[in-house]
Amino acid sequence: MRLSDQEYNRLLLLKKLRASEPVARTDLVALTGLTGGTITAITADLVNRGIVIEEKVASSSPGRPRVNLRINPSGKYVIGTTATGDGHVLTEIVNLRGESLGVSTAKLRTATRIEDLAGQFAAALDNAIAGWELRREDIFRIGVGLPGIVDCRTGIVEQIVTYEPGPCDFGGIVSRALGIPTLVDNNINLLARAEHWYGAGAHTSDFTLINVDLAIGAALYRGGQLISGAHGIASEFGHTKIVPDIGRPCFCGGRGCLQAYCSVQSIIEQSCKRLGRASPAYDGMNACFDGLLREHASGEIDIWPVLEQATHYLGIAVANHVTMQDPEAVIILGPPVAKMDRLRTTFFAALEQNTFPALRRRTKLYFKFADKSAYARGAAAMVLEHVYAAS
Amino acid sequence: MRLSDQEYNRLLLLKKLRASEPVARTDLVALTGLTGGTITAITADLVNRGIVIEEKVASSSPGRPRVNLRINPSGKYVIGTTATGDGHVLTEIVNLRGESLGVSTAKLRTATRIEDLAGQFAAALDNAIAGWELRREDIFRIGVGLPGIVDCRTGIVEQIVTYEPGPCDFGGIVSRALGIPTLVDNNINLLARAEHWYGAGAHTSDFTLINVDLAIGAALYRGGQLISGAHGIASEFGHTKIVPDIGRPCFCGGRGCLQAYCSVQSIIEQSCKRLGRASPAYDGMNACFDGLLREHASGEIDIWPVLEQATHYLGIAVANHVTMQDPEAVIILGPPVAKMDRLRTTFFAALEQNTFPALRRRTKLYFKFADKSAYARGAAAMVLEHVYAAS
DNA sequence: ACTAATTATTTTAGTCCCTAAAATTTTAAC
DNA sequence: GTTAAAATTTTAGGGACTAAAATAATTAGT
Repeated sequence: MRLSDQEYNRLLLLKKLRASEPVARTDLVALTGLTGGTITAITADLVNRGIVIEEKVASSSPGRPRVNLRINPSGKYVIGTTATGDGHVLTEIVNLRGESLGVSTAKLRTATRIEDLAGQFAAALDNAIAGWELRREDIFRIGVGLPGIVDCRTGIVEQIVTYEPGPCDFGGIVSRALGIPTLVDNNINLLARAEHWYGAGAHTSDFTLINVDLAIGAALYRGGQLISGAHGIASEFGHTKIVPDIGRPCFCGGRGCLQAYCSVQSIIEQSCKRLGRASPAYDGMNACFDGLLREHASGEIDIWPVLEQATHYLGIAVANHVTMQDPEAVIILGPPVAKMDRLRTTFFAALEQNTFPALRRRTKLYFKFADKSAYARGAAAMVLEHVYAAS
Repeated sequence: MRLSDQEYNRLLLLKKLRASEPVARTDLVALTGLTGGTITAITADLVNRGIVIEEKVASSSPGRPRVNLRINPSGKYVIGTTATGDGHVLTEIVNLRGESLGVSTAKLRTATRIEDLAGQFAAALDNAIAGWELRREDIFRIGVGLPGIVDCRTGIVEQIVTYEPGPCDFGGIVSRALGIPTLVDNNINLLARAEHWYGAGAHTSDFTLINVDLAIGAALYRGGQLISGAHGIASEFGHTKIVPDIGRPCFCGGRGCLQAYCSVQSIIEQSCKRLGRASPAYDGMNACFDGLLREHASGEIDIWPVLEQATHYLGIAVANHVTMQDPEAVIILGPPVAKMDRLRTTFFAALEQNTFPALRRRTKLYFKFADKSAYARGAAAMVLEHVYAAS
């Protein structure tokens, strides 16, 4: 849905405020292009709602002193919750500035129905809230991130891998169970929202986020809005084919998916095969990967060929994306590439060689380590975006 | 630039009017969701400007008869002009309904400066106008399509292959030479605009257009607006890598570009090599291709392997695009795939096999033959879009 | 021919959200 | 205290929309 001019302006103001806080109304005039009167009206509403607080500033120059505005760090808490790759629910409480105030983890029972998963989320949330000794009223919103196809406007989940297909009113189930308004989105979208609102590239409104974890996911911000495609299917970057026809088979049934070379799971599988070891069970993946990297670093084993091939293909895939889409920036989250200089070299060589010449070196690239709190920050970002947004 | 609510509503109304013409104001109320008063105001302006005309309808039912509205078929002419792949300027006059009223072609001299090219365009336009015995006042706008990097808001050209890099105020040069306001855009963007305003998928506002010609180009409509990337570089679909590292070399300097397999030029080169013939000169390409297809159809030669490989890779590239972007529709223009059933089968097999399962068969696909008038229709579409649009 | 019914369009009054500019507030410096 | 300066708020006004009343233009019935 298109935002009305009013919604657009309010969201613009909130984003500028968040990105430059603490900031006075005068600055917001310059930052947003709106006039003082409008700033007064919109900020009055935000202060009223408790989303923004005023903060007196001691002034040293003549003139009425500025009143700084900040996102309220204590009044409105958001609980962000996600399913991790290895079968846990990660629950974290943050304020609207994205600062963590507590974390809690619970194990997920295997289930086949999404409704059941929603129930487990509700239980985990209930426990976490009890553990933090919070009253329901202190919690402004709950934000859930799921590895599947979600309509973030309705909170309805269409599909999650290994579960029976939906639709399932996930948001409704959690919300009713706890009596707290709940928003739901794809988990990679949450990471992108976190970057957009709280990241170093906070000023970027046209970027692609790529998350390299056990699986590979991507999300697209364009014109300051998350886009999710005609069928709501978040960009399945990991299943674009990088070695068509003859490549490694992927669990999606295809061959030569980027995922099959470059996801942490695939790197583990390839490494284990190379070393003649058995692949670990699903919930031992993360530990196994850390172990492999340690052994590799100490020289006990050599998995350079696997890491380099993964990185090389990631570079090509990003090059293809840049060539087709010309985003302002690409943010890559995940351990393998970010960690080692040698892999960075490999990545940039592949990127440069395979990007359309006119676009080479023009796209901004950021590497970041994965950070578990990012999901909760993304939840807070989603809440802020929903203060006004139509979508 | 974001459209204001007003611009958005006016453009919405114009698009709905165009897509359903002839149409009465009452229908526009339903089509746009605006109220009658607003429709009256906006259409009054359009009629005033001569873009829309009223048309009495004899009614057979009780009640005040509806007054149909149409895009003016005769008052406002647009000249669309493009450089064809084989070194000609194609100039065509159309009305705002996209109907052709005359065509003219001129040969281009080789040049190295874009300013020189602009001069040749101006001369060709001047000749064409004289030939059609038109007065300058009859021509509403000129629309130019160029195979390069163009900022359609300013008419400034940054880059055209084989020419010295810009910037060059192409629009300004043509406009001053002829005394007629001139808009400039990338030529594939014009094809996309033509589809959006006049195509069978006219109701689609989120689609990708892929043009398979001597070269391969693409354009992206999202949310009813053409998007052109952070650096204005129209989607270089043809230079995404389909056989990375080991594929055929491409003129861009890379290897394994889709272009190197699937563009008409590459199909010719591969076919000639296979047949032990010499490749034709650049301006004989189109004729050569027609010849090859004829010989192939009659059984004199067999270029199935080349055609099938090209089609197979096109299918994979489209699958990757769909997997990453989830567009509502993909429109493919160009002779090879569209023409032969056997190739369609090949294409759909590759598409289906390489699309992320949840997206299979959900994206609408249209094949169309290339049509030279499409550029001029695109020019008319650009003019309509600029009646209100900020970009 | 006249009236009633019906439908399309236009007009009117009012609202919302913005801008521009004047007014007010609050401070430092003298 | 008074003045100058800067930040913020208030006020007046405008543009574009909506809702609803008014008007226009027709057919059908008598």
